[in-house]
Amino acid sequence: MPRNKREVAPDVKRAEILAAALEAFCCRGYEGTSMASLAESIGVSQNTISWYFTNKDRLLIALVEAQLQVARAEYSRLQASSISDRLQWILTYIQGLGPLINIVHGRVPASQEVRAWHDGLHQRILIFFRAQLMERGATPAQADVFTQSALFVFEGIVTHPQDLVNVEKVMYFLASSVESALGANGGPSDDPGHESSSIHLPGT
Amino acid sequence: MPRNKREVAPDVKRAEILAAALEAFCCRGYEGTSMASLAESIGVSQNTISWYFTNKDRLLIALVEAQLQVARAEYSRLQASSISDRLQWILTYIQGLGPLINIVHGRVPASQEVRAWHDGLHQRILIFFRAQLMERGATPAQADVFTQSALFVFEGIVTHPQDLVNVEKVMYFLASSVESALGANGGPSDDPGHESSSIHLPGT
DNA sequence: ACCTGAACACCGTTCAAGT
DNA sequence: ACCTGAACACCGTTCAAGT
Repeated sequence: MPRNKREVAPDVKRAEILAAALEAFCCRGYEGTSMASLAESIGVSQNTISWYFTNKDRLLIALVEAQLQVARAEYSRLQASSISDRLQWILTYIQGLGPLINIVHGRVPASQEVRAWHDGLHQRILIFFRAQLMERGATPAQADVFTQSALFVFEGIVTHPQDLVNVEKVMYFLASSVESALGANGGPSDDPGHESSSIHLPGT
Repeated sequence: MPRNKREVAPDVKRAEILAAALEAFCCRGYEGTSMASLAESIGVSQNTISWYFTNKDRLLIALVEAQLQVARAEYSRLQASSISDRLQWILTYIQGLGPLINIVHGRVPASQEVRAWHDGLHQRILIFFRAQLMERGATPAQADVFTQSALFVFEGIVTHPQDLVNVEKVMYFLASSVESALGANGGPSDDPGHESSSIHLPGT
């Protein structure tokens, strides 16, 4: 009886590995779960995981990517919501993904593969937010500062889950600052050179 | 000729190890520097480091603690400066320590020893900032939100050094928000029993 | 108390071989 | 293409022994 014959479809096994890795990484951490124990928990050889994901860091990236795909689908349904509602959704969502994001951050200094992926994602989120804010009437300068501030705060939320009591206040502070600033604009400016933003900054 | 006789005073050797570890951790990262290579670079046995610092994580903690001591001495000379000047100092200082702080964050998920130390430090900084802000006339509620916001932003700065172009803007946004809010207070409140703060902090 | 050299258990990755 | 079992080089920590 050939033991190394495939009994399930490759993508099913791939999903199995991802599910087991998600569970393990979140419960026991990245360094806390060895490839050997992970393989054993699924019932495959250690090298099978290597075959599907090449190495541990790529397994991590694939894992987070899969989670992000689910999140994107959900977020796209909030197109019509207010900025604070969207911030609220992102807040809850980020908290759910917090442990995973933390693991990614933990690998950024050690693995340039993870770092490259993380930086790319970060950049994409930044551009996306910026575009959303400008659609809603923010000046370019406002959009820069607000997206950056929001991202920094999100980082803080993720890395310091113990401070969750303060999160709502900080978020409210941020959201109301942004919304009042946007309200004061009177409408989207079509004079990009004008310094109507209350924040005076060097040009981008 | 006895090779394991101590030639230099213990605290000198301790400092030697710390200096070599600082250099190595910053250049090659935490996981990138093995205890073996670190020991070799100093010219001692691998176990000598273990004897002084017990394990790698405690070595890291001792390292950061030493750097913090230097920073504290410098900061204490800024008592009379404005809030934005102090934020500016902290900004520059944090950027210098950035790589080290990143390493600490990277170890937080894996090592509960590092996590406990980090959380303690974080709490102390929070309480310290809060007190400083209230001395300058912030209400308890304001102090809570502002210190938390500032800490989140600092986290963001440290974890995303690639966004340094935007840092000054975000800092200015933060500092001016805080200062204008403080200016609007008219004076410090002397009613500590009032429940304007929803955060109950244990004393130091 | 301070330090060495050797051993230990473990890790992620790779290799040769099977189907 | 998919998968195994064994080997590989490395890691941080520990142990017995020296001074």
